Amino acid sequence: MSTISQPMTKGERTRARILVAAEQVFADLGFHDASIVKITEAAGVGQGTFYLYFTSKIEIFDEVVEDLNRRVRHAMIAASSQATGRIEAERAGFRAFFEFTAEHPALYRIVRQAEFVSPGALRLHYTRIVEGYRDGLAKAQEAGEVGDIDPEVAAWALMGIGEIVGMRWVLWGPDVEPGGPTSAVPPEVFDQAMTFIERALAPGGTGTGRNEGEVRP
Amino acid sequence: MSTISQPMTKGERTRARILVAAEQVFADLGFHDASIVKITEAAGVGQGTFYLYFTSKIEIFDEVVEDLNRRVRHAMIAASSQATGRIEAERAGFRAFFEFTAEHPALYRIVRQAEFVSPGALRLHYTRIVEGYRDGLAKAQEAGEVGDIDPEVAAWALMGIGEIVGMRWVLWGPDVEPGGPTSAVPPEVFDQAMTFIERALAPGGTGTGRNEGEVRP
Amino acid sequence: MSTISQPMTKGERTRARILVAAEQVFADLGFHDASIVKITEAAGVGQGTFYLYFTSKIEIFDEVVEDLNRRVRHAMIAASSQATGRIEAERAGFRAFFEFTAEHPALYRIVRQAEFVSPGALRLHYTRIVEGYRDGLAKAQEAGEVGDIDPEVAAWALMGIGEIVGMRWVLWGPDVEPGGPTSAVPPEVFDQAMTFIERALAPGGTGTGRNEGEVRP
Amino acid sequence: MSTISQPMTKGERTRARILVAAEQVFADLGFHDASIVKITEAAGVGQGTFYLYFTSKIEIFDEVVEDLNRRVRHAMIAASSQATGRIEAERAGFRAFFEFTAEHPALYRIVRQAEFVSPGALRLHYTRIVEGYRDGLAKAQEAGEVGDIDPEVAAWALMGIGEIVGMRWVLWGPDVEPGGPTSAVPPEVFDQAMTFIERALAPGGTGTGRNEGEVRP
DNA sequence: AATGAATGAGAGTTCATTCAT
DNA sequence: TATGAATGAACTCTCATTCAT
Repeated sequence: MSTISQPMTKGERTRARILVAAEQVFADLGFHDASIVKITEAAGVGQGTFYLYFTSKIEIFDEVVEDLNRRVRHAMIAASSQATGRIEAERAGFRAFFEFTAEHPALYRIVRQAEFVSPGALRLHYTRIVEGYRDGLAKAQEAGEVGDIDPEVAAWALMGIGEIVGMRWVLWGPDVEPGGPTSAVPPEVFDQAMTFIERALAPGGTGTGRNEGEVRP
Repeated sequence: MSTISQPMTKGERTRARILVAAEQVFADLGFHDASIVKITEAAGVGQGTFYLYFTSKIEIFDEVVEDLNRRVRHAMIAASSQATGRIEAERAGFRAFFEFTAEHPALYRIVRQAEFVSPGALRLHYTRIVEGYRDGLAKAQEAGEVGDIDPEVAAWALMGIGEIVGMRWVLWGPDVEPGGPTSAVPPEVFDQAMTFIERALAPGGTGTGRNEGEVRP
Repeated sequence: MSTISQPMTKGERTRARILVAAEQVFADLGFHDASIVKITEAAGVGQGTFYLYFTSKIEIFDEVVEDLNRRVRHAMIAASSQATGRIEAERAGFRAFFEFTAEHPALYRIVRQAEFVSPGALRLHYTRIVEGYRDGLAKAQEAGEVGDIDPEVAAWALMGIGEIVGMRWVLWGPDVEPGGPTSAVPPEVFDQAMTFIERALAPGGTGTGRNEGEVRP
Repeated sequence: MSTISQPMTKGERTRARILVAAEQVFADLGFHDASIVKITEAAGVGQGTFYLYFTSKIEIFDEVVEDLNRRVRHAMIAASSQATGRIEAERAGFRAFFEFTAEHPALYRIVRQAEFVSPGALRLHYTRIVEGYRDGLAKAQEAGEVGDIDPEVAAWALMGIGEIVGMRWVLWGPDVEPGGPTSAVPPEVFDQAMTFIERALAPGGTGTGRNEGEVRP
């Protein structure tokens, strides 16, 4: 699990600086208003230097998306693996997701742009996270901890909940004021969202769930 | 309930043609790659004509978003109101949502762009739909048909599920191939998603769900 | 001298309204920022109506210039002809010039634009006024009231003085503040300008004037 | 007095080329008909290059006006300072003014546009030249070489004479034919104009001039 | 490895003019 | 006589990308 980090060469450091600057500029301005000039200025390098390390604006965008994706999954896995019990792991992973996005609002803002900029990057991003959910759910299901539901669909549902709640509470803040400051998901919202999810996944239901709720004397 | 539609004047017809063309072009190309030239060509009018009816590219974008929002909510309400029983109404509304987006993939593609293009339009879109969910859930809760959960959070969860499932199955099609043709949500996916939702909302659980899951004697 | 004015037809009234509106809009906005739409709106007529009476934007500009020129010359002649004595007539004419431009700052603003818009109109404007000066000076010279100087050159000098003093004090106001309100030429400035002119024109000098001033023991 | 001129960098040369081209194009076509495309074509550079050195069309216009103003004042001061005697200096300065405008008809054509394009530049241009006249007149007055007249008003009168005579004879040529070739002010016209001015400024008259003129016993 | 001057296609927008009504 | 919807050429300005240094 541990990676031995070699000392970076000068070139690698320059490249890394550009990548970090790009994430920031993309997050602040969006893909289209982020210009190469702004990115290179933020990175403190010359314009031409950009093309020494990246072949195009789209390429660096893809790389930023990939980098964010890697980091959010890492955070989720790390949080999950420290928890005891599957449900706890699930909660921890979800919380890590929100925390990550609260610290890196770029995630939402960048990802949502990707639809037209780089559909492939967008799909890869979602698919990778969903695969994590799906595999976890499938395992939990085998252990009887999750009810009878298609793990794929359930995993996408989780993804959707995570994304929209993040957008609503992290990006928009407590009030739906445009340009409001980003903040964390309030604890009571997090709890309610988890309740929603846990009820949906709770074992015991084998039918549609529609009638079940009512038949529980 | 029926509205008498006056015959359109020539100007109104031109305006409508531009609006329809814009929806199509925005959906195909995204906001930034959609140019006024492309929109007016698609509408079969001159460039200058555009500015007779809209003051800017962003204005027509807002109007397209608003128009789609009005139509999707109309479709959902219409479907809901024909159903018997609250749960049926809920299912019907959700199905209408997917059907609408299958026929108007523009909805997703356009709305997701709005984050940077017109944040106000984006929020209005989500908020309006969520308000519909929330009010319906609150009413159902009073009637004892929905469990003890914050209707606001639950409504956003529904919105997230609807959006991501729509994106995944309507826009991407059965396979996650970029550029694949849009299609409807497969029935089994729809059923699974509804099961997920209905379990989450089912009455009977008054706790967090967390403890319930653990109470497996 | 008196013209019997026929009652205007409806068309003539419309035309006149457009002309008045054009003078105002040209004066406020300049030739290029004055659009046909703005002129017709100010006149309270439709866009197309404009082309019923004028063939182009330049044509109406020429007509506005010609109209102003006619009116300023009329005012100058009227003032001159009421004065007793040539010098008094000259002063009265000059004063009328400043008064007209104080009331119609459009004169300056429009005329100075004409250089590129309609050189012919510009030359006609200056030439007509200068001819008036020149003929008056020539007559006064014959009467021994004006010194030995070429009336043509002197007339142009008068024109230049009138224009620049008008620009400086009428358009810019007492202080050289951009956008200051137009005002009349202050009496002391008018007196000084007239003194300048009257000394220049005073009879008695037959040489260059250069030495004369000094040789007057 | 001599300035060591550093060799220009490549960028400075490009900028200078654009500035020269702009002066020419503005002079030929006027501000509004001068497009960035025409300017950059005349300069032999790409369109985008323009915006590397100037932020807008109006900015380069201001710079052209300022540049011309600096050069004409320089020419006038240089000519004046080589003359012996105040009156000679005055004549030399005026002659330099006409010579400059004969060689750079752009001066008139550009300056007269500025009223609507850049009022600030226009005022600066006139004010700077007038200040030179005024200070010279005030000094000459103290030395008893100029009569009792407000130097400010007299300076503006000189400015007006210089401008209109320049326009009439330099821009329009000997005949008042539109589009005629520019030429120098004919010597006899120059002499007459100087006579006019020198009489106006000659010492000896302390009254208004009005009474003097009348005192012809 | 690094630079930044240079490019030109393409963007959104304006407006004098026409013409069917 | 009067209208105003429609046009499209032309405008100013931006920016991803190249390349000589």
